Amino acid sequence: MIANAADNSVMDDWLGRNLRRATSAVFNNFGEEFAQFKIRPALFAVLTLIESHPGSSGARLSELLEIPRANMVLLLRELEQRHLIEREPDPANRRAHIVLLTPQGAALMPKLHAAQARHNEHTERWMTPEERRFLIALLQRIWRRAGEIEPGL
Amino acid sequence: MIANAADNSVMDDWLGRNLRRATSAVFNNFGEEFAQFKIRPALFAVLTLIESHPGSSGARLSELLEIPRANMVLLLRELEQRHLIEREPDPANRRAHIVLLTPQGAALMPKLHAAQARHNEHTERWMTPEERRFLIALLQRIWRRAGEIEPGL
DNA sequence: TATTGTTATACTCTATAACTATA
DNA sequence: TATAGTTATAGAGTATAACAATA
Repeated sequence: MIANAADNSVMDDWLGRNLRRATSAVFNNFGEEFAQFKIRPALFAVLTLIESHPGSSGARLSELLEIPRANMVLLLRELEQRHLIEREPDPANRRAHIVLLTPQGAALMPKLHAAQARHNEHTERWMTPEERRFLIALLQRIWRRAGEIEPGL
Repeated sequence: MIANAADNSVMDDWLGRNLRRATSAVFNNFGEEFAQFKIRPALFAVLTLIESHPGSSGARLSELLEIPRANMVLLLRELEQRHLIEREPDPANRRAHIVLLTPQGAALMPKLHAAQARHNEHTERWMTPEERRFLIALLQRIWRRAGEIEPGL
């Protein structure tokens, strides 16, 4: 009865639970930092991708982000309605659109990158560069392994 | 144009994105391993909690799992309808219920723990014990820091 | 036949407000 | 006033099927 929420020591060793809670904590801080811009993680990823790959098609962007095309459509529509991106017909392929940042969108990017820097500072301040590299490397091994055939025993 | 999905090197350094993808990979494997039992991660956590804290109330379980009470209600209802748990009125507190595993639920637990062992083997086989400890410690620092007041600068 | 954009849909997780009965 | 269980609801993320226009 005196037990508190910290006595579930077994579950605190579960990798999946620790991953989920860490993800939630990081995304919550992202939300606080980006709330003033009404930009969610997925929107920031798409904007950053368009900034570094201007003129890509929606299908190409969905490949790069590794999300279904149908979901990219929703994100691009939202960004277009907010006048942060524009879609032009691609003269070389009349099925496709060319996606670009509007001047408004381009002007917003430096503010978003600054918010990201504050977000990183908040969530990573207590990590050494070595710890961060090690953490990222382990996380990448986890999700990259998942797409592979059964690893050799 | 020759670029593939692996050329988004900048985003591959984002902590939040790596956390989300690693979480997704681990939970996808969990889903494959537990599909035969139709048990999702949240259901497994609740069953494990009831096993280690038999007779707790729903409110107590939601505290231990750190999820809203309203969500615990849905999980307990599902488990009760599947005859894996039972809820009795608490004679000492007529607002509360006592939650227990049914014989069926208790009989299922060893199979679930075996599935968890296979799941862990699959997702952690390539990690050394030291790497795993370090990873868990870093993840816990991330979600524990999030609940704290602003750390001293 | 395959690709692009799109609509519709569905499922899960997470979170909050508000009600009731009990304390 | 506070707690336990509950209902209803809403938002976001994720995923698939299917269609029209185009290649």
